[in-house]
Amino acid sequence: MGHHGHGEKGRPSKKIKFASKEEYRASAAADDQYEEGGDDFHDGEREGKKMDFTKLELKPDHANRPLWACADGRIFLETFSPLYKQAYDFLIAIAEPVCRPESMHEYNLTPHSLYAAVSVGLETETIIAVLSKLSKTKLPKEMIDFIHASTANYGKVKLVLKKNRLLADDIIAKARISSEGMHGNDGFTVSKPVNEIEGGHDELINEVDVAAAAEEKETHSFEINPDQVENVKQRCLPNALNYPMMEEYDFRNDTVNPDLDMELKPQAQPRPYQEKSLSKMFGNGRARSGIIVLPCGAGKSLVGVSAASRIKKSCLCLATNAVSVDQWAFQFKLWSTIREEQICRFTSDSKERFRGNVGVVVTTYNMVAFGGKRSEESEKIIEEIRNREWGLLLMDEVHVVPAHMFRKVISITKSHCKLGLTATLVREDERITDLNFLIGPKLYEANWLDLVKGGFIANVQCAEVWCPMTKEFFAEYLKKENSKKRQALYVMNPNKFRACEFLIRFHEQQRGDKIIVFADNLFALTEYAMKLRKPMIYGATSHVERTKILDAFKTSKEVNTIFLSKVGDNSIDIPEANVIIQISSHAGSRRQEAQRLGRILRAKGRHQDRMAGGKEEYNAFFYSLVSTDTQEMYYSTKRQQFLIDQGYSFKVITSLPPADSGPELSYHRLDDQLQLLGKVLSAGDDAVGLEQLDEDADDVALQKARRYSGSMSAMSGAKGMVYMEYNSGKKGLIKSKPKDPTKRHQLFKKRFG
DNA sequence: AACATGGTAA
DNA sequence: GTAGATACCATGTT
Repeated sequence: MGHHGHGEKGRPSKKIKFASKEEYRASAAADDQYEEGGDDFHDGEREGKKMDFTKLELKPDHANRPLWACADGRIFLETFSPLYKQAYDFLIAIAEPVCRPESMHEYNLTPHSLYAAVSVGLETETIIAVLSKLSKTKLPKEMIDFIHASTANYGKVKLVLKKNRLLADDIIAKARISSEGMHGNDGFTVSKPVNEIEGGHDELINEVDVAAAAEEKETHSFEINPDQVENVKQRCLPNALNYPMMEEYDFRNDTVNPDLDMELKPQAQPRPYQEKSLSKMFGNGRARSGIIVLPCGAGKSLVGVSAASRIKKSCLCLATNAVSVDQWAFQFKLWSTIREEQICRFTSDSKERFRGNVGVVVTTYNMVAFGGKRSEESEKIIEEIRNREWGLLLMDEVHVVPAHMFRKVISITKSHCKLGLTATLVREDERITDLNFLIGPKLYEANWLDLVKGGFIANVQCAEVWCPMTKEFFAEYLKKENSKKRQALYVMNPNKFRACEFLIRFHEQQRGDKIIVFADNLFALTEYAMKLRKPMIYGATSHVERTKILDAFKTSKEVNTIFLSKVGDNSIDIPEANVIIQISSHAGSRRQEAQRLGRILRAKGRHQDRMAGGKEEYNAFFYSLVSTDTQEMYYSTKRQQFLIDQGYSFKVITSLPPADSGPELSYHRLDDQLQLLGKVLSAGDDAVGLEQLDEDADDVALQKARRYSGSMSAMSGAKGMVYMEYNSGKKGLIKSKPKDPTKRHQLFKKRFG
């Protein structure tokens, strides 16, 4: 078990990795030989050594139980257990999925995840009882305490919108305050009687107030300044006051706001997982605020329309761009019986007036948050949006909301219930957790592989194609300091081009597939597309041209491949392609990778017989072309992390194009390759222009260059490590981010130091 | 065409 | 080591 817990350079390693089921079982069996937990259970970690799992006390029938529960809040689930399905449904409700490969899932119990659990109606004792039943070992005391501490205060503070005024309402049922930790930080010193905090004051609710209210066992209502709601909610969250606010909308008893006459059409039949996510939202007859995570192509819009149809009040639907606005308006008309005049779009192009006293408005985050001067007509509509009391605020691509400008929409608009939808709840910054107080807890997250098994999304073969640099290109690559030129070189690597050309031919001719080629780099995009005589779309492509190309791609038998820049990531409605080839991408963006994969998940119906004969067949393909021994290797691994966390595995292909392919592919002759090299080099110069000048003499430039090469060598060290890890056959068991102990929640920190 | 904004970092 | 500045390509507004 070479990789079982040896941290590099004595760094504490808390990973558990098992290469196979057998190895994992062997380890479990080994654990069995030890007796008695003992007090020194966590000493290992405190002293910077690996976590010691050998002293967990196993229950006699542990083999029948699917869970491992660790004292630090992590939970491992064996997916081959007969109890997997029940255990999975339960875990997804109470814990955060970290990594879900084929045979073992890792989850993390966090204050937020437990908050989400109680907010969908699970009770503390139920959580502990079920966990305990499913666990192979006696539940660690730390975990039980943690669950108690995290769930105790839920529902004591309620946020309600009444007659356009926001009221915070603390309802104290049984006030059992764990005063420990409450007064731990002294961020607020002023103690104001609760009833004095009213609209207009911009003081935050503070911990003393809440605690006082709780101890008096009374119900207090006080108005909150709308500007401060965000802060108040944040203060109430588990990592601060630990009085998570409950936001539920009792829409059936809302007599103030008019009803909207809208039903789901009979042909709108939600699939089981869509039904399930809706049941999390409407579990107790009211509408809870929160987030639902479904992969692209799994039918997020039906979930959104269904939610609006149940609430039957005015609904404000926000999307990221105009294309998306059109799609949402279309989806509303497609799935529901809403009347034409009750739904309107509000974008720069179409300013449909809001008519009547109830309806659905679809617009963009930008329109609502826009701070500049508006046209007269816009001004009128936005006033209407600001002043109305919305039953539902439906937020598409909700992962964008934490951004500085976009989060304003939450306080600008007044809504009883907020539903966020996204496929990829990740950002490269840390602000994704802000959604917990901006909107609410994650109500449901689907497991991609389960949806694949159910036939709801395509079964994708993911592959990373390793293209060795040609001798000449690599020589130039090593010479260059400038990262832009280096990029130009490895993107334009002739071997990569040939691999791309080969794949396009193979899929067009052998399988009759529809192919999208993504290239972030505009230079590469144009070169590839021109050389291969394929249509391309990028930012500057006119609207008319775009529709023309997409139409041809959709209908014509002649046009089976299109080249797209980053525009394809968001604002293009892409037809039914089922193959993606990436030649260059945006650094380590996990979301871009996932989003691009999402473009082909919808592709079904072509190979419906794929399960025939018991052997599953791929009906979609996702290739990343990577020039070996360049920085691309590092970034591609990082990019893939999200998909790997979802359980996808990437196959490595090293021999493309096949050795026997010759002149039928481009750049067969060295002459052609050198000509391309010349083009790349001069184009690179054009692109960097001025920078090339100071590269020679200037002291500053030299310093810059030195610092740069220093960081590059650090990079190559990192690259080596990633490469090893990737290649050592533990696909899918790479843990995304080893949890930094300093970032652990205070409730755990207290116990682990 | 000019300006503001997002997300990511090569 | 990291926060801030900056660049890039995208979108949206007027």
